[in-house]
Amino acid sequence: MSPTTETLTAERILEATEEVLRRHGPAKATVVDVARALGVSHGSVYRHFRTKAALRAAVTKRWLDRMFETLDVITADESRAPETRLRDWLAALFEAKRRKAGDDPELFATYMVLTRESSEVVDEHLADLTGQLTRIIEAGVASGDFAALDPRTVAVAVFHATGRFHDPGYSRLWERPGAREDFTALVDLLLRGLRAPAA
Amino acid sequence: MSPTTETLTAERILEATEEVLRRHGPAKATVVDVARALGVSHGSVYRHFRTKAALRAAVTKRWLDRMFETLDVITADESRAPETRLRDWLAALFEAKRRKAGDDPELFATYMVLTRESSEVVDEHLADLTGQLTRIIEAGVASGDFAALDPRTVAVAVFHATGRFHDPGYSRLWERPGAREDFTALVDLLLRGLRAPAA
DNA sequence: CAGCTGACAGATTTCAACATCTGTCAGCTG
DNA sequence: CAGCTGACAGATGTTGAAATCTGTCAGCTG
Repeated sequence: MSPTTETLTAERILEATEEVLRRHGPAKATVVDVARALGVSHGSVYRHFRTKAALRAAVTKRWLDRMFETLDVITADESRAPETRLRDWLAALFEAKRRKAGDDPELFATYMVLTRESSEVVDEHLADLTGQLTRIIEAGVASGDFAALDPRTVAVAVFHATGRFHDPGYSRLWERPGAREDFTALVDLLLRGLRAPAA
Repeated sequence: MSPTTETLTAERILEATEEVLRRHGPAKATVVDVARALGVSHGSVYRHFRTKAALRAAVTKRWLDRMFETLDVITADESRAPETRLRDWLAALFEAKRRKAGDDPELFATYMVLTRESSEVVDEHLADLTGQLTRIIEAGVASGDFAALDPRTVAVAVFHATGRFHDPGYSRLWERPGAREDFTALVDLLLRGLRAPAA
């Protein structure tokens, strides 16, 4: 590694910040640490990000965007039945959050800090996710698989209903024994509610 | 008031503790404060409650039991349709928690402390509530209004699904503009899922 | 002269001495 | 002698001074 040879870009700063966060956690990670990791003065970091909060938000945004991409693959696969897509989408969301919480506890903690600050980045992420849900439900309404309810309203309701399995505040419950069964039971009930009355 | 004339009972200690908690909040309230309020030494309080945590738990239990009683009236009213009872029960739960969070912020904060400690008192409370839900759903299954699903499983699913509207972790969202509509949309969806397919 | 540096003011965090609290218990009191 | 007291040890919380951090900016450098 030759950190001082390349020009300092926002991208390189984000990379370094993620590393520092992973090592120290959101409570201990400082802008000075990030600058040290890059071999520059902390003033240079402030040239690319106006505040520490903005830097933290940018790291989290990247991290959430990667999750969004994963789920978008399921959302966009119009070859499969809406019901299957919805099931898979919810399961993938649960699984993704669960893995993040386990594999990257410090970055996950950063995300939780942002959630509590009710940051714009998290609000956007949640809007993006309900947007994907809305698309799947629209497809189901169009195909006649789902009842003719307002897709956006139902999407929000489904998202709220499954909060226990994607909201970071519940992360400590995700590794408990019955979690998977509870999740399935809940999704089954929601799908019963979504399905159109017998053809 | 003549606090030193009556004998010291668990009940009187709980009363005083509730008052101290209301005034100082869970972070500042001490056993010494409670003893002072009663005009006794703190050693006497330990005669009735083995630890501070036990005292806090007992106060919260009383508080939660009152909520349980309120909801039990709805649960037990077998003259009304299961669907109506379920709607009213969920609305009453939401309303009760919302009022507690607003009117008694310090006692509510105490309850949140216990929730985070995942205390036995809270676990019991949650079990009691899902028990009530189970009874209502059993009634609905028996009357043919609800589909023949396992009542306990469905009760747990409904309880999890509505967490956003009764879990203290979400209390800061309960006074937001759209909360009531979001709640109604969610309950509507759940009831669609519960209803038996057309007679 | 664009981009970086490093000194700086004010905000925040750390740390250690000090104060208060929790939980126990021997002995006092009614 | 049942029930209460108050002194006590160890745990926890408070406080304020010192250290560190955030965010700015005048000036250096390639």
